[in-house]
Amino acid sequence: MPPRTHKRSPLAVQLLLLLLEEPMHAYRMQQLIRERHKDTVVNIAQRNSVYQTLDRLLRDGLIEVHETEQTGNRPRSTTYRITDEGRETLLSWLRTMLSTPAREFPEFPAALASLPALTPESVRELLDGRVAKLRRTLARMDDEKRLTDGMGLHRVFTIEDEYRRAMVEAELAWVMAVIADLVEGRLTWHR
Amino acid sequence: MPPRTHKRSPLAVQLLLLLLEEPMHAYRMQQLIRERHKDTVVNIAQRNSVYQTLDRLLRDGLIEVHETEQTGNRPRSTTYRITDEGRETLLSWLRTMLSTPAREFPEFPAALASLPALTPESVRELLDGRVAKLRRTLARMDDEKRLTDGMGLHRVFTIEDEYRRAMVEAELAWVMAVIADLVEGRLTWHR
DNA sequence: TGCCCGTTAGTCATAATATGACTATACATA
DNA sequence: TATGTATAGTCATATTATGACTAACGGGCA
Repeated sequence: MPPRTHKRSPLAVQLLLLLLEEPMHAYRMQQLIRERHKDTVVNIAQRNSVYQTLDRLLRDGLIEVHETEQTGNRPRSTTYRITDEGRETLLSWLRTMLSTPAREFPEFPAALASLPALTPESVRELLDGRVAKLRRTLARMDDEKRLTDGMGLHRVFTIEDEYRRAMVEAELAWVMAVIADLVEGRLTWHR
Repeated sequence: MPPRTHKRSPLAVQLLLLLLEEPMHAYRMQQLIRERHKDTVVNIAQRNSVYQTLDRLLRDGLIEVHETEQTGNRPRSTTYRITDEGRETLLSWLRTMLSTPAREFPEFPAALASLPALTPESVRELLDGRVAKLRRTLARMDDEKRLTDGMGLHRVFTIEDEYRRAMVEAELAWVMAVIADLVEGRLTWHR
């Protein structure tokens, strides 16, 4: 018996959000996600997940088939439409996602918990590499921002980029502080 | 054909790390993860994942069976041991996890990308709730730290907590700034 | 003394997500 | 005319998440 509360995921939210605008088919959703740079917040690198997630939303009644078109002789494409339950579920998901920090398990803290398995010297080198990559990420984000600013896009449509930038910056500052501790011997260990 | 490079995950890393100390069985790994508070960086709430991940590590030759004991008439338990390939793989995983930021997809940025579907007023209320929870999280983390400090545990064994605290603090500051923008009308939209 | 409950130790089954390989049409262009 | 690229999607497998279930042991209490 599947749980009454449908499972939420970043991708499911994004798909419902697009269908809130108008009915569309899977491939178009991928296009829009990429065009609007939302592929930084939902994973569509593996585009199959889009089809799988749509299947699930359909099965759970959050979306329904709008029509199945066959333009000319091109591969048939199914357009979907959001249902009332889908609308309600989306809003309920958004409310908890905004108000309640989720328990997530990113890689970096797990790696930090493993420092004793490495030497302080090698950790220092590895973190140097991370600092360089974080700096490049910040530069890329700033370039992007200059572009979207130039297009006059309203801030609310890129607010998640501001958040991600703040997090990258905080991580960078933290890593640099740890490197300083390593260099000056305030943090060390054997093995 | 499975890819040559075994798939890494926070849990797999943590399990190999424990087996680096000494051979042990699945349940003991869970106990140690909880005792050492590493259940903040790896997900063992669903303890079945431990068995599934061990199966995978075994199949991939990163660990091997040490012995199968049957103390008295209690349920048999299999103790595992890390292999040389496991040791190498662990170190290789840690190197990339420390030096290279991963592309991950947490919930909050995905929710932020959906703000246009809500009203500025409701967003403000929801983010107020988040601020309260983030504050409580910080307080809990600080309590924990006082405890471990009192136990004289070396800093390298809790460094991941420092990182997580820094991230929570950065998120809190960012959310509060956004709330201020909402309140003072610097960020608004229709619908 | 007998029973229940928590701890120890793990299995079975299903859902969801990640990942890669594959099919097939239409259109542009070298 | 051949070839690549964009469109639109399916099939298959691996991994992770989640919940239900089995079973033995030891301690406490009615």
